[in-house]
Amino acid sequence: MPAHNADIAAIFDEIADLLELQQQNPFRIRAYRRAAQVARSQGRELADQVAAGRDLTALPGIGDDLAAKIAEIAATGRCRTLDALRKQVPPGLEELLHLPGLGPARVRQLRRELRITGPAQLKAAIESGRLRELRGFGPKLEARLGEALANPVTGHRMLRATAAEYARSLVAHLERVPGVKRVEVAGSFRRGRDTVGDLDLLVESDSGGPVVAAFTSYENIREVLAAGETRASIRLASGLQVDLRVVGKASFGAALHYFTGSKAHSVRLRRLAQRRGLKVNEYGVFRGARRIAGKTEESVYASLGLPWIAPELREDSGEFEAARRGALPRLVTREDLRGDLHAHTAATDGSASIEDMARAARRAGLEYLAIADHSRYLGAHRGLDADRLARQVVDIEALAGRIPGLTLLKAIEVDILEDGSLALPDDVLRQLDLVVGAVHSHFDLSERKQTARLLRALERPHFSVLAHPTARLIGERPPLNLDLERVIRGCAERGCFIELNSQPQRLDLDEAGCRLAAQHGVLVSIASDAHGCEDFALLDGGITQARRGWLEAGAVLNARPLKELRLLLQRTMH
DNA sequence: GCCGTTTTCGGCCCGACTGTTTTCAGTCG
Repeated sequence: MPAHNADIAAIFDEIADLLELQQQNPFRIRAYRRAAQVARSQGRELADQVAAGRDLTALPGIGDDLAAKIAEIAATGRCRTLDALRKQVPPGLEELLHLPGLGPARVRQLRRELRITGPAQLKAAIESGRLRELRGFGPKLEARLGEALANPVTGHRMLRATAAEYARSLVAHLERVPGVKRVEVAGSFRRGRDTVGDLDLLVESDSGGPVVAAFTSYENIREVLAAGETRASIRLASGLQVDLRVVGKASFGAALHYFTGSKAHSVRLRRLAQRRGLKVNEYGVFRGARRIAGKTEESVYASLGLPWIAPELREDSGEFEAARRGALPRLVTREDLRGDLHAHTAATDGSASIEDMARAARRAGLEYLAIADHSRYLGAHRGLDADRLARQVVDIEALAGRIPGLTLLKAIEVDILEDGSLALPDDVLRQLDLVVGAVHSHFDLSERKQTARLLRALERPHFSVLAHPTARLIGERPPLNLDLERVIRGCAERGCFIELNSQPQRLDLDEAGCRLAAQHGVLVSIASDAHGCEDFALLDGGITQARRGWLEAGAVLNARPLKELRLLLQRTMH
C-alpha cells in the first residue's frame, strides 16, 4: 500500500512522542514534529516526489536523514526507527501522553514511581488514592485526569462555519465591555482552516481584569479552565474551548500575529528575528529592551524585511521563501468571482425557483449562474430525467435577458455511475452549456477502481467540471480512495475543470488539492452548490479555502469573464 | 535532526497560567 503524506506525518509524530517519553534531545524531537507538519502540508504526495527523483532535502526541515526516512516509508510503508522505538516503550504510555495535564515528565514519573504504563493502571491508581501521594500530583490534577479517563477525548473539531456563529456572539459580548477598543478572532479560525479545535479571541484594552471577568461570566459556559490577568480559557456548553488574550494598543499587531499562528509559522518568524539580533514575542519586536515594532502585523513583518503575509498562508509551507523572493501569490478574493457554476432549484432538492435563484445570484454580485440540478439515478428522488431536463432548459431559455446583469447557463449535476459512465446520454448532455459531474454513490471502491472510474468519466464527450472531487463530508465521510493527482492530470489532459465546493461540510477540494490543481494548470471552479437564495453567501468559505490553497484569480474558472468562460466550456462540450 | 549574510559546530522561540510548591517545574498554546 502506498504511504500518503498523512501516513508519513503520523509516523513522524509517533516517533516524536516516543522520543519524548525516552527523554531524548528535545531538538531532535522538534525536528520530527516539524517534518510531520511539512509532510501534512505538502500538496503533492511525497511518495510521488520520491518516485520522480525529487531531492526532498530542498524542503524546509528535511535533511539527509529525514529524506531517507520518507523514502523508506514511501517504499515500504514502515519506518525501522519507529518499529525499534515501539519495542522499547510500552504502548499505553503514548496514550497517557495525550491526556490533558500529562506531559512527558509526568508520564515518566508515573512509570518510575507507580509502575503505571497505561490508562487502566492510571485509573486504578486514582481510585486507590496512590496518585495524589506523588510529588507534583495534587487533588486538582487527579480530578482532571479522572475526568479525562472517564470521558475519552472527543478531540472533535468544529466546522469553521459553525464556530463562526459562536465567534460572532462572543465578539459582540466582549465589544460591550467598557474600555475594549478592538476584538479579533485569531488562531486557526483566522487562518481559514475548514475546522477549528478552539477559538482564540484577542482584545485590545488597557486593563485586562474587566475583560477577563466579562469573558468568564459569559452565558453558555460549561467550565472556566483558566483565568489570569491578561489571559483566560473557557469551555462552552457545546464543548468548544475559547481562549482569550488581552493586550494594549502598542502590542496588538504582534499579539494578533502570534495568536494567529500557525505555530510553525511563528517559530520560523522568531528564528528569523533572532538571526537579526531581534526578539519577537506577543508584545512586539524588540532590539534589546526597545520595542521597534508591534502595533500592526505589517510592522512586525516589515521589521524583518518581509511583506505582510496573509493569514491563510501562515503554515510554514513555503510562504517565507515566497515572501523573500517577492513571489507571494495575489490571493483570490470574493470580489474576483464573476459567477457560480453549480446551483440547484426546487426542481430537485433546492428550495427556490430558477428566477429567484438568478435574482439572488445577481444580488450577490454575480454576472452568471449555472443551474445544475441533480440527474436522476438509482435511488435518488426527483432527479431530472431527459424529459424534465429538456423542460428546464426551455424554462431557463425563457428567462434569457429578463434578469438585468445576469446570464443563466444550462447545466446539470450528473451522476458518475460506478463504471465511470454518466447517468444521462450524450445527446441529452450536448444541449447544455456545461456538464458538472459528481460521485454520489459507491464511495468505498478501491483506490485503483475509484481513480479509474473518475478518469473514465472525464473521458466522456461532454464533461466540464468534476464536482466535489473527493466526496468527503467533514467529520462524517472520509474522502474517496483516490489518486487525486492522477485525476487532476486527467483534467489537464482533457481540458476539464475541477470544483472547490463551498458547502461548509464539503470544502472539497482541500487546500492541498488546490495547490495540485494550480501546479497542473487545471482551473478551479469555486462553487456555492446553492440550494436556496441565501446560499451564495457560502462562496466566502470557498474563497477562504482557495486562499489556503494559494489560488490567484487567474487559477479560478469562475473569475473569468463570461465570454472567456464560454470559450473554455465549449472545449469540454464537443 | 536541522541548519547557516554571526556557518559545518553549536546553537535551536517565548511567555502565561496552574498546581503544587515555598521558589518553580510542567504544560500549553
